[in-house]
Amino acid sequence: MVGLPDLLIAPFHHVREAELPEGHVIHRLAGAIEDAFAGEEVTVTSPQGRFAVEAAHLNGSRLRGAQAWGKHLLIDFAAEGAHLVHIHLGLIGRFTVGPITPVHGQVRLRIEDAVSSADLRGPQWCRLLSDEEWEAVLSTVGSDPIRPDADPEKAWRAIHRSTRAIGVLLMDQSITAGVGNIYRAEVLFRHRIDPMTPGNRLAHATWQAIWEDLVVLMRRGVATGRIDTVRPEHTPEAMGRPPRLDRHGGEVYVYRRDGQPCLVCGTTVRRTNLAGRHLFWCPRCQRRHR
DNA sequence: GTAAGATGCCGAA
DNA sequence: TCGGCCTCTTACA
Repeated sequence: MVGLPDLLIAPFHHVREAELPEGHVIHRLAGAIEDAFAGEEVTVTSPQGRFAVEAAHLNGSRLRGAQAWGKHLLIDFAAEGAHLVHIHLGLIGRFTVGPITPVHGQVRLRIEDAVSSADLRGPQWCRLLSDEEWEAVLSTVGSDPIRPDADPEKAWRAIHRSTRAIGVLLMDQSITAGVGNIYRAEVLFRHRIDPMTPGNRLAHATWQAIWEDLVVLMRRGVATGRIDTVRPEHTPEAMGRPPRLDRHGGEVYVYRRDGQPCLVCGTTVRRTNLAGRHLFWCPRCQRRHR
Protein backbone atom coordinates (compact mmCIF):
# COMPACT_ATOMS: atom_id res chain seq x y z
CA MET A 1 0.00 0.00 0.00
CA VAL A 2 1.61 3.23 -1.13
CA GLY A 3 1.46 6.50 0.81
CA LEU A 4 -2.08 6.27 2.16
CA PRO A 5 -2.89 9.59 3.74
CA ASP A 6 -4.56 9.38 7.12
CA LEU A 7 -7.78 10.99 5.98
CA LEU A 8 -10.41 9.22 8.00
CA ILE A 9 -10.03 11.70 10.85
CA ALA A 10 -10.93 14.73 8.74
CA PRO A 11 -13.48 17.13 10.30
CA PHE A 12 -17.02 16.57 9.08
CA HIS A 13 -19.19 18.58 11.37
CA HIS A 14 -21.00 20.31 8.56
CA VAL A 15 -21.99 18.35 5.49
CA ARG A 16 -24.29 20.53 3.44
CA GLU A 17 -22.98 20.70 -0.09
CA ALA A 18 -24.92 18.87 -2.77
CA GLU A 19 -22.87 15.74 -2.88
CA LEU A 20 -22.81 12.83 -5.24
CA PRO A 21 -23.97 9.70 -3.48
CA GLU A 22 -21.01 7.47 -4.20
CA GLY A 23 -19.37 5.82 -1.21
CA HIS A 24 -17.22 8.75 -0.12
CA VAL A 25 -20.34 10.85 0.52
CA ILE A 26 -21.84 8.21 2.78
CA HIS A 27 -18.62 7.99 4.81
CA ARG A 28 -18.59 11.78 5.14
CA LEU A 29 -22.16 11.68 6.39
CA ALA A 30 -21.33 9.00 8.95
CA GLY A 31 -18.50 11.22 10.21
CA ALA A 32 -20.73 14.29 10.33
CA ILE A 33 -23.44 12.42 12.26
CA GLU A 34 -20.85 11.19 14.75
CA ASP A 35 -19.29 14.64 15.13
CA ALA A 36 -22.65 16.23 15.76
CA PHE A 37 -24.47 13.64 17.89
CA ALA A 38 -22.42 10.64 19.05
CA GLY A 39 -22.98 9.91 22.72
CA GLU A 40 -25.91 12.31 23.03
CA GLU A 41 -29.59 11.81 23.61
CA VAL A 42 -31.26 13.20 20.50
CA THR A 43 -34.65 14.21 19.22
CA VAL A 44 -35.77 11.96 16.36
CA THR A 45 -38.77 12.91 14.22
CA SER A 46 -40.25 12.36 10.79
CA PRO A 47 -41.73 15.72 9.73
CA GLN A 48 -42.94 14.16 6.49
CA GLY A 49 -44.53 11.27 8.42
CA ARG A 50 -43.31 8.24 6.50
CA PHE A 51 -40.90 7.24 9.27
CA ALA A 52 -43.05 8.50 12.14
CA VAL A 53 -43.62 5.25 14.04
CA GLU A 54 -39.94 4.34 13.92
CA ALA A 55 -38.84 7.88 14.85
CA ALA A 56 -41.12 7.82 17.89
CA HIS A 57 -39.51 4.55 18.96
CA LEU A 58 -36.04 6.14 18.81
CA ASN A 59 -36.90 9.64 20.03
CA GLY A 60 -34.95 10.66 23.15
CA SER A 61 -32.53 7.74 22.98
CA ARG A 62 -28.76 8.04 22.82
CA LEU A 63 -27.14 8.01 19.40
CA ARG A 64 -24.27 5.57 19.79
CA GLY A 65 -22.58 6.08 16.44
CA ALA A 66 -22.80 6.00 12.66
CA GLN A 67 -20.86 4.04 10.06
CA ALA A 68 -20.82 3.50 6.32
CA TRP A 69 -20.35 0.30 4.32
CA GLY A 70 -20.21 1.20 0.66
CA LYS A 71 -23.34 3.25 -0.04
CA HIS A 72 -25.13 1.99 3.07
CA LEU A 73 -25.36 4.27 6.11
CA LEU A 74 -26.14 2.80 9.52
CA ILE A 75 -27.00 4.85 12.59
CA ASP A 76 -27.00 3.04 15.92
CA PHE A 77 -29.34 4.18 18.71
CA ALA A 78 -29.42 2.89 22.30
CA ALA A 79 -33.06 1.81 22.11
CA GLU A 80 -34.99 -1.36 22.93
CA GLY A 81 -35.51 -3.92 20.16
CA ALA A 82 -34.81 -2.76 16.61
CA HIS A 83 -32.36 0.12 17.06
CA LEU A 84 -30.43 0.49 13.78
CA VAL A 85 -31.50 3.00 11.14
CA HIS A 86 -30.44 1.75 7.72
CA ILE A 87 -30.30 4.48 5.10
CA HIS A 88 -29.60 4.26 1.39
CA LEU A 89 -29.77 7.55 -0.51
CA GLY A 90 -30.28 5.99 -3.92
CA LEU A 91 -29.93 8.39 -6.80
CA ILE A 92 -31.62 11.45 -5.42
CA GLY A 93 -31.59 11.15 -1.64
CA ARG A 94 -30.03 14.00 0.35
CA PHE A 95 -28.84 14.07 3.96
CA THR A 96 -27.62 17.36 5.39
CA VAL A 97 -25.96 17.88 8.77
CA GLY A 98 -25.28 21.27 10.34
CA PRO A 99 -26.60 24.07 12.52
CA ILE A 100 -30.34 23.87 13.24
CA THR A 101 -32.49 25.03 10.34
CA PRO A 102 -36.27 25.24 9.94
CA VAL A 103 -37.83 22.12 8.43
CA HIS A 104 -38.45 22.58 4.72
CA GLY A 105 -39.55 20.12 2.06
CA GLN A 106 -40.18 16.41 2.51
CA VAL A 107 -38.01 15.57 5.50
CA ARG A 108 -38.29 11.82 6.10
CA LEU A 109 -36.02 11.80 9.13
CA ARG A 110 -34.74 14.59 11.37
CA ILE A 111 -32.18 14.08 14.14
CA GLU A 112 -31.44 17.08 16.32
CA ASP A 113 -29.97 18.30 19.57
CA ALA A 114 -29.67 21.82 21.00
CA VAL A 115 -27.30 23.05 18.27
CA SER A 116 -27.40 20.73 15.26
CA SER A 117 -29.95 19.15 12.97
CA ALA A 118 -29.65 16.41 10.35
CA ASP A 119 -32.34 16.14 7.67
CA LEU A 120 -32.89 13.19 5.34
CA ARG A 121 -34.88 13.74 2.13
CA GLY A 122 -35.78 11.42 -0.74
CA PRO A 123 -33.93 8.29 0.39
CA GLN A 124 -34.29 5.04 -1.44
CA TRP A 125 -34.46 3.34 1.95
CA CYS A 126 -34.87 4.54 5.51
CA ARG A 127 -35.81 1.67 7.76
CA LEU A 128 -35.44 0.45 11.29
CA LEU A 129 -33.54 -2.84 11.58
CA SER A 130 -32.63 -5.34 14.28
CA ASP A 131 -29.05 -6.58 14.60
CA GLU A 132 -30.01 -9.78 12.78
CA GLU A 133 -31.64 -7.90 9.92
CA TRP A 134 -28.58 -5.70 9.53
CA GLU A 135 -26.26 -8.73 9.52
CA ALA A 136 -28.28 -10.09 6.61
CA VAL A 137 -27.83 -6.84 4.68
CA LEU A 138 -24.14 -6.64 5.52
CA SER A 139 -23.52 -10.15 4.20
CA THR A 140 -24.47 -8.88 0.72
CA VAL A 141 -22.12 -5.88 0.76
CA GLY A 142 -18.80 -6.20 -1.05
CA SER A 143 -15.33 -4.82 -0.26
CA ASP A 144 -15.34 -1.07 0.46
CA PRO A 145 -12.01 0.62 -0.41
CA ILE A 146 -12.66 3.32 2.19
CA ARG A 147 -12.97 0.88 5.09
CA PRO A 148 -9.76 -0.26 6.82
CA ASP A 149 -11.32 -3.70 7.37
CA ALA A 150 -12.04 -4.28 3.66
CA ASP A 151 -10.78 -7.45 1.96
CA PRO A 152 -9.70 -6.80 -1.65
CA GLU A 153 -8.97 -10.51 -2.17
CA LYS A 154 -12.62 -11.33 -1.60
CA ALA A 155 -13.53 -8.96 -4.42
CA TRP A 156 -10.77 -10.44 -6.55
CA ARG A 157 -12.17 -13.95 -6.21
CA ALA A 158 -15.54 -12.77 -7.58
CA ILE A 159 -13.89 -10.81 -10.40
CA HIS A 160 -11.48 -13.61 -11.33
CA ARG A 161 -14.25 -16.16 -11.86
CA SER A 162 -16.57 -13.83 -13.79
CA THR A 163 -16.95 -13.40 -17.53
CA ARG A 164 -18.72 -10.06 -17.01
CA ALA A 165 -16.93 -6.86 -18.01
CA ILE A 166 -14.73 -5.19 -15.40
CA GLY A 167 -16.70 -2.00 -16.07
CA VAL A 168 -19.80 -3.84 -14.82
CA LEU A 169 -18.10 -5.70 -11.97
CA LEU A 170 -16.74 -2.52 -10.39
CA MET A 171 -20.31 -1.23 -10.12
CA ASP A 172 -21.60 -4.45 -8.56
CA GLN A 173 -22.03 -3.45 -4.94
CA SER A 174 -21.77 -7.06 -3.78
CA ILE A 175 -18.20 -7.09 -5.16
CA THR A 176 -16.78 -3.57 -4.67
CA ALA A 177 -18.94 -1.44 -2.37
CA GLY A 178 -19.12 2.32 -2.72
CA VAL A 179 -17.74 2.56 -6.25
CA GLY A 180 -20.18 4.54 -8.42
CA ASN A 181 -20.30 5.66 -12.00
CA ILE A 182 -17.62 8.32 -11.60
CA TYR A 183 -14.99 6.29 -9.74
CA ARG A 184 -15.66 3.36 -12.10
CA ALA A 185 -14.95 5.38 -15.21
CA GLU A 186 -11.99 7.21 -13.73
CA VAL A 187 -10.12 4.30 -12.19
CA LEU A 188 -10.35 2.34 -15.45
CA PHE A 189 -8.98 5.34 -17.33
CA ARG A 190 -6.13 5.82 -14.89
CA HIS A 191 -5.06 2.20 -15.44
CA ARG A 192 -5.69 2.30 -19.21
CA ILE A 193 -8.08 -0.65 -18.95
CA ASP A 194 -10.66 -1.36 -21.64
CA PRO A 195 -13.93 -1.32 -19.64
CA MET A 196 -15.21 -4.33 -21.60
CA THR A 197 -12.38 -6.59 -20.42
CA PRO A 198 -13.90 -9.70 -18.84
CA GLY A 199 -13.10 -10.10 -15.15
CA ASN A 200 -11.51 -13.50 -15.74
CA ARG A 201 -9.04 -11.97 -18.20
CA LEU A 202 -7.72 -9.43 -15.72
CA ALA A 203 -4.32 -10.06 -14.09
CA HIS A 204 -4.17 -10.20 -10.32
CA ALA A 205 -1.53 -7.47 -10.26
CA THR A 206 -3.83 -5.21 -12.27
CA TRP A 207 -6.62 -5.73 -9.78
CA GLN A 208 -4.25 -4.93 -6.92
CA ALA A 209 -3.25 -1.67 -8.64
CA ILE A 210 -6.90 -0.76 -9.27
CA TRP A 211 -7.80 -1.49 -5.66
CA GLU A 212 -4.94 0.55 -4.21
CA ASP A 213 -5.88 3.43 -6.48
CA LEU A 214 -9.53 3.24 -5.38
CA VAL A 215 -8.35 3.35 -1.77
CA VAL A 216 -6.41 6.56 -2.43
CA LEU A 217 -9.02 8.24 -4.63
CA MET A 218 -12.03 7.41 -2.50
CA ARG A 219 -10.37 8.35 0.81
CA ARG A 220 -9.38 11.63 -0.81
CA GLY A 221 -13.07 12.05 -1.67
CA VAL A 222 -13.98 11.50 1.98
CA ALA A 223 -11.55 14.23 3.00
CA THR A 224 -12.50 16.79 0.36
CA GLY A 225 -16.14 16.05 -0.44
CA ARG A 226 -15.48 15.93 -4.18
CA ILE A 227 -14.18 13.47 -6.73
CA ASP A 228 -10.83 14.53 -8.17
CA THR A 229 -8.98 11.95 -10.20
CA VAL A 230 -6.57 13.81 -12.48
CA ARG A 231 -2.86 13.49 -11.81
CA PRO A 232 -0.88 16.65 -11.00
CA GLU A 233 0.29 17.05 -14.61
CA HIS A 234 -3.33 17.13 -15.85
CA THR A 235 -4.81 19.70 -13.49
CA PRO A 236 -6.25 22.91 -14.98
CA GLU A 237 -3.27 24.83 -13.62
CA ALA A 238 -0.70 22.44 -15.07
CA MET A 239 -2.42 22.34 -18.48
CA GLY A 240 -3.53 25.97 -18.60
CA ARG A 241 -7.14 24.92 -19.21
CA PRO A 242 -10.34 26.13 -17.54
CA PRO A 243 -11.51 24.18 -14.47
CA ARG A 244 -14.62 22.05 -14.53
CA LEU A 245 -17.63 24.18 -13.74
CA ASP A 246 -20.63 21.86 -13.51
CA ARG A 247 -22.13 20.89 -10.18
CA HIS A 248 -20.06 17.70 -10.05
CA GLY A 249 -17.11 19.96 -9.33
CA GLY A 250 -14.13 17.63 -9.29
CA GLU A 251 -11.45 17.34 -11.96
CA VAL A 252 -11.86 14.11 -13.92
CA TYR A 253 -10.50 12.50 -17.09
CA VAL A 254 -13.56 11.02 -18.79
CA TYR A 255 -16.70 11.17 -16.65
CA ARG A 256 -19.27 13.24 -18.58
CA ARG A 257 -16.52 14.46 -20.90
CA ASP A 258 -17.86 12.61 -23.98
CA GLY A 259 -17.29 14.61 -27.15
CA GLN A 260 -14.37 16.47 -25.58
CA PRO A 261 -10.69 15.71 -26.20
CA CYS A 262 -8.95 13.27 -23.88
CA LEU A 263 -6.68 15.19 -21.49
CA VAL A 264 -3.85 12.75 -22.24
CA CYS A 265 -4.03 11.94 -25.98
CA GLY A 266 -6.59 14.34 -27.46
CA THR A 267 -8.83 11.57 -28.82
CA THR A 268 -12.55 12.28 -28.43
CA VAL A 269 -13.86 10.77 -25.20
CA ARG A 270 -16.75 8.40 -25.85
CA ARG A 271 -19.93 7.43 -24.09
CA THR A 272 -21.99 4.28 -24.28
CA ASN A 273 -24.52 2.44 -22.17
CA LEU A 274 -23.27 -0.49 -20.11
CA ALA A 275 -25.61 -2.37 -17.77
CA GLY A 276 -28.05 0.52 -17.80
CA ARG A 277 -25.53 3.20 -16.91
CA HIS A 278 -23.53 5.67 -18.93
CA LEU A 279 -19.96 4.53 -19.38
CA PHE A 280 -17.32 7.08 -20.40
CA TRP A 281 -13.91 6.12 -21.75
CA CYS A 282 -11.07 7.05 -24.09
CA PRO A 283 -10.87 4.43 -26.87
CA ARG A 284 -7.19 5.18 -27.49
CA CYS A 285 -5.83 5.32 -23.94
CA GLN A 286 -7.92 2.43 -22.67
CA ARG A 287 -6.84 -0.63 -24.64
CA ARG A 288 -5.38 -2.80 -21.89
CA HIS A 289 -7.01 -6.20 -21.42
CA ARG A 290 -4.94 -7.46 -18.53
C1' DG B 1 -29.99 -9.05 -20.52
C1' DT B 2 -33.27 -4.66 -20.81
C1' DA B 3 -36.78 -1.29 -19.23
C1' DA B 4 -39.42 1.26 -16.07
C1' DG B 5 -40.10 3.37 -11.73
C1' DA B 6 -39.12 5.63 -7.31
C1' DT B 7 -37.77 10.05 -5.18
C1' DG B 8 -35.18 15.68 -4.87
C1' DC B 9 -32.74 18.87 -7.11
C1' DC B 10 -30.28 21.26 -10.75
C1' DG B 11 -29.84 23.48 -14.98
C1' DA B 12 -31.19 23.58 -19.76
C1' DA B 13 -35.06 25.31 -22.38
C1' DT C 1 -41.47 23.95 -16.93
C1' DC C 2 -39.22 19.59 -17.73
C1' DG C 3 -35.53 16.03 -18.61
C1' DG C 4 -31.71 13.87 -16.69
C1' DC C 5 -29.30 11.78 -12.99
C1' DC C 6 -24.21 10.42 -9.24
C1' DT C 7 -28.69 4.36 -7.41
C1' DC C 8 -31.15 0.43 -6.84
C1' DT C 9 -35.37 -2.72 -7.20
C1' DT C 10 -38.80 -5.09 -9.69
C1' DA C 11 -40.70 -7.11 -13.67
C1' DC C 12 -40.18 -9.38 -17.80
C1' DA C 13 -37.55 -11.52 -22.29
